[in-house]
Parts: sequence; C-alpha cells; structure tokens
Amino acid sequence: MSPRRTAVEAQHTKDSILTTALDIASLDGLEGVTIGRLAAELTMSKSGVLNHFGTKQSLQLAAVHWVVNDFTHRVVEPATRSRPGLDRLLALCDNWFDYLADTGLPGGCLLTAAAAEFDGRDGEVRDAVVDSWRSWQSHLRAELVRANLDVDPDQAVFEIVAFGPALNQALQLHGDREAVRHAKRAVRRTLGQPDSG
Amino acid sequence: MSPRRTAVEAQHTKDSILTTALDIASLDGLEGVTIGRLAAELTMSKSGVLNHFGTKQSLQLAAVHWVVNDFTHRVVEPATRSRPGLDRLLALCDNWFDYLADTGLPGGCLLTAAAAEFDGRDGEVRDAVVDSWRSWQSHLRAELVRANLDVDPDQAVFEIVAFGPALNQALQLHGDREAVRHAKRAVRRTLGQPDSG
DNA sequence: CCATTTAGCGACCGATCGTTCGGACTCTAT
DNA sequence: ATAGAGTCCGAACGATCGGTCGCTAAATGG
Repeated sequence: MSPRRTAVEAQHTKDSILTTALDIASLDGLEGVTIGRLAAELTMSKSGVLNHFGTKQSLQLAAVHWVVNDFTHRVVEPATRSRPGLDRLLALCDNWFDYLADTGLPGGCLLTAAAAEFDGRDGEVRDAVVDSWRSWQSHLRAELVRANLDVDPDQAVFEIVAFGPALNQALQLHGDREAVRHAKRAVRRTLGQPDSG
Repeated sequence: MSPRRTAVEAQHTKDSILTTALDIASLDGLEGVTIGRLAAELTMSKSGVLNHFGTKQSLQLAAVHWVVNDFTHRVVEPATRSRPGLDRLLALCDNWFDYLADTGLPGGCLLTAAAAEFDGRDGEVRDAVVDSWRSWQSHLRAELVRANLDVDPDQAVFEIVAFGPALNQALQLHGDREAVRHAKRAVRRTLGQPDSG
C-alpha cells in the first residue's frame, strides 16, 4: 500500500493534493492549507504530501497558478470568440461574474480571497497574487480602450474591477444569488450602455 | 514589575493589548492575532495577556467591536451634520473612503479584511462581521431611499458598497493613492450626479 | 488593620505547525 | 540481473499554538 507508484499514479497523487489544497484554501485561506490537514484528508503521511511540493510555500504558489490558469481557460479564452472592443469587454465581465458564481471550489474565488489575505504581507505568494490582478486589470483596460467609448479608462476600470470582489462578497458572505444580475447591470451602467440587448 | 497594578493601569494594559491586536489583525488577519505574539510584542506573559480576555475568540470579537465603534464615530456620526437624503449619503461615502485611506491601522480596514477572511467559516466572529456589514448596507440604503433619486435602490447599494472594498484593495495591494478620487467619482456616477460641486 | 480582590507571572499541558531523515519498496534503464 | 531513480512512510525535530493552574504581591473595601 505504501511503496512507489508508477509515474502516472504519482502524478495523480500530486493532482489530488493540489485539488484538496484548493478546496481548503477557498474556505480557510492559503494559510489554512496545512500539511497535516492535507495528509489527514488524503489519508497519507505528511512527508508523503510534502514530497511532491517540497515546501508549503511552493504548494501555495502552485495553487495560485492553477487558479490563474483555470481563470484564463474559463473567462479570458471564451471571450476571444466575441468581437474585440465592447462586445469582448462585456463578455469578459459576464464570464468573470459567472465564474465567481460557480468557481468549482466550495469557498468561492481563491484569488479574491488571497488578495485580501496577502495585502499586508511580503513574499512570493503576495507577488504572484498582485501580478495576476495587475494582469487582469490591464487586460480589461486594453479591451476598454479598444472599445473607444466616451469614458475615462482609469475610472471605468476602477469601477469594473470593483464589481468582482463585491459580487464575491455578496455571494460568500450574504448568500445573495441576485448579485450576479446586479454586477452585470453595473458594468453596463459604468460603460453607459443600455441595460439589455 | 509583575504584581497587580491599580485599576486604571490594568485598563491601560487591556487597551494596549487591544491596540496591538488591531495592528496585527489589520496586517495578518484576525487569525494572525496570536496570544504568544501579543505577549512578545508587549513583553508580558501569555497568561497575562489571556487574563484580560479569557479567550482568543473574545479578543477577536473585541477587536471587531472596537473597529465598528471607531467606524461609527468617524464615518456615520459626522455625516449627521449633512442634510438627510443625497447630501448625507454623499457625506457617508466620502467619509467612508477617507476612513479607508487612513484607518489608523498599518494594514488598512480590518472589517474589509475580516469579511474575506471569515466568509467561508462559521462562528461568532463571522456573525459579528456579517452583522456589521448588513447594518452598514441598510444604513446606506435608507439614506438612498430618503434621497428619492431615479435609481433602483438595490442596484445602487450594490454598486456603492462595491467601491469600498475596491478602494481598500487598490490602496493595500497596489498602493494606488488616486483610488480615493476614483471611488468618490464612482459614487456620483452611480447616483447620476454631476462630478464636482 | 485586615480580608478580599485581582493583575500578572512561570511552568506546564496536549496538539499542531513545517520540515528533515532514513528506510522500504517498486518501477525503469541498462 | 542489477543499479538507479523515485514514491511514500514512520519517526523525530524544535517551535508554536490556545489554554490551565497555582502563585505572588499590591491595591482596595470594610
């Protein structure tokens, strides 16, 4: 039951460690991801867990990178099917809000939680979180500029970026399922677009 | 150096424990408030610290209540000097954003951080955080209704409440000092008011 | 003046933290 | 057949966690 598994089985072990870590992190934060807790939930030894990532921090970084990748696949890539400019910008926001409403993790969006958790700290994890937010913000801004609307880009980006965390808080803290609709309407109001159509 | 102090000195000790706890919590979250860490920073024993609050959780609750009280004094009360309705609503928001830009704590707004930290948990601390947010939200909503503007109240409250955490994130994560201006403009845009005046 | 409170300490508890180490074991390449 | 690589375990490490207990000694109430 304990000795070496074949390479694909080892990869499966690593995947399930990461999956469990994501579940825990979404509920209790990235600092709540504990080697002992992972070991207990996976019914394996602490050293067995740590063997795959070497360090708690590199496991945290792996979790962040996994989420960024998932976000890209589910939010950014599908939006490329919409026409550049306003259409794509709205698609990006709608996909984002749909993603927040159903992240696949039990505790909501990990990056939103990590932003608040690490905003008072230093280190590689914080840097990774900051970078991912910066990149998302500049992605939105580029599409907004391309849309050539009659709005101040920095002002509009501030407002749009505000609605994501707000939606996450409404969902996770208050259980307000109507907030998705509010968020989508809010973006259209910010961009000066008619409400539906 | 160790025996009993007079009653006012004891109160001072309790205050300094709370103050230190607030500093730590604003940076590392309410779970980062550790009895040992408090004892070390105050150069006193762990049991001496715990003597004043009995439990870590009651210390966390005391921190939350202190912040709510401070918020009331610095944001809600001064706004009562403005005329009810639109004026007071704008004063509430402006005071809120000024407060976020200078909370007096090293890590920004504790309630914003706590909302994200505890949104996936149970218990008294989460309940206290949820209650304080609910109360703030309904306070804003009441003033908004009183202003009798041509906006959907629920929609407008969602948007306004979004700009606070967004401002906090801009300040704490990105160090963007211009965000205060963005937040104030955003509220006026949401309410359909001219930008300055 | 004396009995009662009480602030704060020091020692200690069991649990858990992240991490290291050595060994057992199986798969793979030679 | 054999050597190497790599997976996983079990034990142990020092540190820290929240919390309890008994004590000392000064301030306070009668």
